[in-house]
Amino acid sequence: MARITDQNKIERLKHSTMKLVVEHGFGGASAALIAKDAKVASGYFYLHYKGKYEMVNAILQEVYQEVFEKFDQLLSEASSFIDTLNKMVHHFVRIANTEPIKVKFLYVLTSDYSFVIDPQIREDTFKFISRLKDFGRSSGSLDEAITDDDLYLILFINTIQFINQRYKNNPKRESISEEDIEHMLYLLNKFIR
Amino acid sequence: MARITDQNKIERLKHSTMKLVVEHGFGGASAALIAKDAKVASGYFYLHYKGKYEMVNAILQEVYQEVFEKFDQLLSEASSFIDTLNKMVHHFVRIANTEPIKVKFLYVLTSDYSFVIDPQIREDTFKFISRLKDFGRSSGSLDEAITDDDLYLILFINTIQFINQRYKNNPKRESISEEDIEHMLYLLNKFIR
DNA sequence: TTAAAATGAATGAACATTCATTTATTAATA
DNA sequence: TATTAATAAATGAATGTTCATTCATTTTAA
Repeated sequence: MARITDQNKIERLKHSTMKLVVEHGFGGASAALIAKDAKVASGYFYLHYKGKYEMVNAILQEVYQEVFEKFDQLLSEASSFIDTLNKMVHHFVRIANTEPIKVKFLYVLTSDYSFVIDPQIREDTFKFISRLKDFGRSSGSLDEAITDDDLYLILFINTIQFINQRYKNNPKRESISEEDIEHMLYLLNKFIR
Repeated sequence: MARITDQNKIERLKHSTMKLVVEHGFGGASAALIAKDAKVASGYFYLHYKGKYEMVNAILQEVYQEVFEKFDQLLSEASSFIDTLNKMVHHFVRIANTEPIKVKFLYVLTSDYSFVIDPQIREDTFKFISRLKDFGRSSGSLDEAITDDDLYLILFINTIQFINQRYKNNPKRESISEEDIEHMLYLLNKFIR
């Protein structure tokens, strides 16, 4: 046998990728800059990924998975629809406060025509949204007029946009407060009625 | 005297810039590709702008101006707050249906950390938002808990996101229907209460 | 010892930007 | 009216840089 892949190196690579995609956009984040930032050889990531596009999509998949795994869990052990939404938003904000780069990364990539999100990710997301909608409907807590797309937009996109608006308004201290969460939930509750 | 600047050439350049920023993101839209797409010499836009960043910001300013000039007008001759919002959304959709590239361009650039929107544009936008909020408040049509940031997010960002979600779901026929508008307004009305 | 991990120099393509040259237009002149 | 001079618009070849990607070589740990 021989050496084992240095996982720390992979982690550095992932973090630098997110950082540079946020700072320069998907198209502006070059392999050279990412490698330099991660303190890794310039050709390093080709050993693990076919190219920049695949790497970014793999990282995105992990971030999505992290988010939706918890969401799935919250939904399966849910008491009420409203309570589930509350917990989802709290979870999202927790990620935002511990690893803001992840939420910025989602923000940048979800509003990009040049970057096509893996169809599997999209499918999983909308499967979840559909389950959530059914739960809301069956418990009479969700306005019948609200579609899957609406729910995705309001719950997922809006939350990402809200958090990033806070980041942009307040580049110094990036933490999202409990008051902010309350406010987000207040707005969210109006929507679902 | 000599030649006059060919305005058609400038228009082609602007259109190609929007198109390529949408297709490849701000960082991925190269000067070479833009010039080629516009059928203009590679060094052409340096005669009119200092560089890509300035050019994109100038075009963005024009798009914003077009939107907010109409919004200003609607607000100054407004009958009711709700009616004004309706007309604003209709105007936005009209732009989306005649020149979808403009709304896609806004979509791409408003969710980008690499591209810093001119402070003047931001200031003008929030001046307008503030006026609109005052109108809503004074006529008792706007929830007191809604801040300027909320209104910006809900009215402006949400509308852009909604329209682009339609584009992405339906890449063939890109038109936003009257039903879509009704639905958007339905959701909007819930927000402002 | 050995085999996989990791490196980084090397490649050619694409990049942003410059500017000497060419082209088109108008006003002055014949 | 036809010709020419003047001048600004527009071009695109040329520059040096950075890009994505490859792979022969070196490093490291089992």
